[in-house]
Amino acid sequence: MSLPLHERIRADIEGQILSGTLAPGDRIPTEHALMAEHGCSRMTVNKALSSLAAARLIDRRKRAGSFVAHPRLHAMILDVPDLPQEVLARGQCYEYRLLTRKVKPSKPAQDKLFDVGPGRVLEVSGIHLADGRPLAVEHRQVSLESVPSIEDAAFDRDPPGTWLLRHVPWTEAETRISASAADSRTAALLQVQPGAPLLQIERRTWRGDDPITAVRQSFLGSGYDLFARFNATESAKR
Amino acid sequence: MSLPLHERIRADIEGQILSGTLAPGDRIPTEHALMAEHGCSRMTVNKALSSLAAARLIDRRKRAGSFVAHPRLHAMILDVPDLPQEVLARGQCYEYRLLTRKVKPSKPAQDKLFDVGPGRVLEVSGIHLADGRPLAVEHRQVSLESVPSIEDAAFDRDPPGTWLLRHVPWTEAETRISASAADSRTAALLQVQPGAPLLQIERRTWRGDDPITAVRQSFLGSGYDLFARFNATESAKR
DNA sequence: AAATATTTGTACGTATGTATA
DNA sequence: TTATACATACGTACAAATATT
Repeated sequence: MSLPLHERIRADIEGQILSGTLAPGDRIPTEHALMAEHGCSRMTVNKALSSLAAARLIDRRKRAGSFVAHPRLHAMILDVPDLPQEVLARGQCYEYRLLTRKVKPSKPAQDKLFDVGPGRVLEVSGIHLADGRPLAVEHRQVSLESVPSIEDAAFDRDPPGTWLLRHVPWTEAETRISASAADSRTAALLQVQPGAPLLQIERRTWRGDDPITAVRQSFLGSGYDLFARFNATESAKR
Repeated sequence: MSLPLHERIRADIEGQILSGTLAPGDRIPTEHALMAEHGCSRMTVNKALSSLAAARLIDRRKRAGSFVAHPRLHAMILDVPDLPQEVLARGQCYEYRLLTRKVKPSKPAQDKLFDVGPGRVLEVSGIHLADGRPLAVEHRQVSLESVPSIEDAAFDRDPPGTWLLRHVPWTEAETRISASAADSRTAALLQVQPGAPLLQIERRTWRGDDPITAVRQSFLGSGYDLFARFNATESAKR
């Protein structure tokens, strides 16, 4: 195989950090020492160390040297699911049922937590079904100022989330995850008893400063899990 | 201010991508073109483009050139909270109450979903309280093979999560988030009615191949939200 | 308090290797 | 096959920050 030299150097040090041979706070050899050790130029060592610094495995301070970073506040990658894909991946049959779809005119003030700006807004509600059984209800608003082309989409078959995923890249997003008891209307839509536990996901996304969409999805507690897997060393490589 | 040149070049291109001036699939000027445009060396241009590639904003292909990446499957950074910090940040008073603490001897087979390996295991259960009111119950197992030093910690005041956060870096983690109804035991501990909605977080972490800990936290649905904020351009800088 | 030495940061120019349209 | 464009690596130089003297 034979990795590039700077990656081998990186892997070498990374291994020592992850195995505990180098503990948090320990000093990494200087670039000069490493270039002697590996018989290479400083640029090459620098690339390896820069990469480790970018991955936040080490801290670098001028004059002082490079040190194994103290374990950072834990963070994980949470995939923002495309529901049709998720359901199909589980071997189930996916279906979307549109409930309501309307264009709301500009309004000065709106619900604080569910606001996609002052302009015209497309409001879509629907149900996601897996194997014919309700999985989640979704209420979504999309800014027609930011995404005018979405007004042509019907959403009688595909959910708006899938359309947005394919057409509009976002740069910023906020997600709130909580558990709540089903109110009577939601319970009826999901065909469960009122009070049944729901996993609720609220998300707002922006492109730069322009709001794109705000969505609230209420999942059947018994039918859906969010799952995240994170590998600290794969996250910020290269 | 005056950023380093390679960061200015990066910011320049990044701005064009995020604003839509450069759309997914569009070609970025070659390194040679950019080095002429900015009047700098290829190394400098290369550093800027490599950084964009690491952030997955562009794809680089030999001979073909560099292209604006198609929006990847959306992912968000989910902070794994340190509960004491979170609660204090909300201006509430945090308290931890130990329920049980025992060392379990090696057992050949264990619960599949809640398993930290074959060796000796520390098992700790406790309640997190905010302003004196129950917020979550936690059941945790820690591998004493991987983290022998934790046997000396009492956990009568600080939760094991905080201890682990400070002492043991992890490299891999899995998190599962779901909503469920409180069983009678948990309901009693949290002082709610059985059947109340709970936000349940299950997490297992490893250091390399060694399991470190497995934890199940059940949060009062009404008292806790998980919150994630993600900025596509801040995520993989440098 | 100031000077010095050390270490990282940035950037230059050059050279060669490698994948591929 | 060939030319292109990125990938890796060399060596050098100077700047910036900061521990130590």
